[in-house]
Amino acid sequence: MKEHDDLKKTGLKATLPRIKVLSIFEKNKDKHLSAEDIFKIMLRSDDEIGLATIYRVLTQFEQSGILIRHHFESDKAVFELNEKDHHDHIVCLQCGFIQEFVNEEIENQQKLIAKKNGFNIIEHALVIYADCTKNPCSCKLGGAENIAKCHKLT
Amino acid sequence: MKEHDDLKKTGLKATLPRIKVLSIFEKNKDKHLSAEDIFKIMLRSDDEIGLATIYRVLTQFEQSGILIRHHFESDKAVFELNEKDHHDHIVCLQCGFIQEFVNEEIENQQKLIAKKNGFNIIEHALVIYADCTKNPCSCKLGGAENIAKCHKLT
DNA sequence: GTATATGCAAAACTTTTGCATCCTT
DNA sequence: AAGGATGCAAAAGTTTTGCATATAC
Repeated sequence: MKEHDDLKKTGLKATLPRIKVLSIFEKNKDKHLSAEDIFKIMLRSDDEIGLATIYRVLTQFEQSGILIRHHFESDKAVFELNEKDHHDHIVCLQCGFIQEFVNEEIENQQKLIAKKNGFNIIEHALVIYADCTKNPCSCKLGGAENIAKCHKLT
Repeated sequence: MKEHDDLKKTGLKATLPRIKVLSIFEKNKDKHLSAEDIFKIMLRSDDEIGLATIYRVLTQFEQSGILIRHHFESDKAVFELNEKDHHDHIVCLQCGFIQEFVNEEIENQQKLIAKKNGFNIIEHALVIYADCTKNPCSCKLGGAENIAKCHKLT
C-alpha cells in the first residue's frame, strides 16, 4: 500500500488515521485543505476519526515534510502535499479558487534581498489576493459542479 | 487634535477608544501590533478599554484603510499603519523581529503573472521567514532593552 | 435628542492537551 | 507485550456577538 510505505519512510507508524488522511491529500493534489475539511470528508465516507487526531496528524506530517501549512488570509490553517516543487499562490477573493505559480526572477530577488539585509532564508510565502472574474471564476459560471470545483471540499 | 481629524476624514466618529488606538499606532510606526498588544499597552497606561472594542476598532480601521492586517505565521492577526508606501516583510523566526523592504522587480513580476493568468490583483503579501542570527538579532545581543527592541510591545 | 459606540459577559471557532483505551510492531 | 497513537472531553486562545449603558454630534 503506497500510503503505508510512504509513512514508514518518514519514520511514522502506519496507523489507519494517518493512512486515511494521507490518501485524502493524494486524491486532492490540487486542493488546500483545513483540518475541518478533512474531518468532513471522512465523516461523509463513514471513516471514524477524532478532530484532535487530525490536528495531531497534520502537525506531524508538516514536521516530517509530507505537508506544507499555509495561513492565507483566514484564521484557519490549510495544508497541501509537499511536492518539493516550490510554488506561490494567487487566491481568488470571490470564490477561494487557488492558482499556483512559480517565478524564478522573484525567487532570485528574494535571495538578494535576504543577503543584503543579513538574513538566512528559511522559507517564504507569496500570496497574491485577486479577483478571477476575468478568468472567469467558476462561481460566476454557475452550476453545482462549478461551485464545487471552486471551493475546497471533495 | 491630529487623531481626531484623521478619524473624521474617514467618516468615523472620533470616540475616545478610537483616538487612543490610533495614537498607539502613531507612536509605534515600526511595529506590528496584535489586539492583545494594544490591550496590554492601554492597561499599562491606565486607559480603560474592552478587548471587544479593540477588535471592533481594528476591523473598522482596516476597512477604512487606516490599518493593514497581517497574519504572518502565527494564529493571531497583527496590524500596522497603512502608510500607502507598500512594502513586504522579513520575519525572524527566532525573535519575531520584522524587517520591511520593497523591491520593484518583484512588484513588476507579480503584475505580469496576474495578467498572464487572468486575475485582477487586489493586494499581495510576501513574507520571507528567516534567521537574523547573522544580523545579529537583538535577542542574541542580550539585555532587556534589546529583547524589548526585538519583540513587539512598547 | 438620536443614533452610534462601548463594555461586559457569553458564545463561537480553531487548536491543544490530559487521560484512559486501543493498535501497530 | 510494550510503546506509541487514538478518541473523547475539557481547556486554551483568538475573535465575534447580544444587550444594556454611555457618548459623540
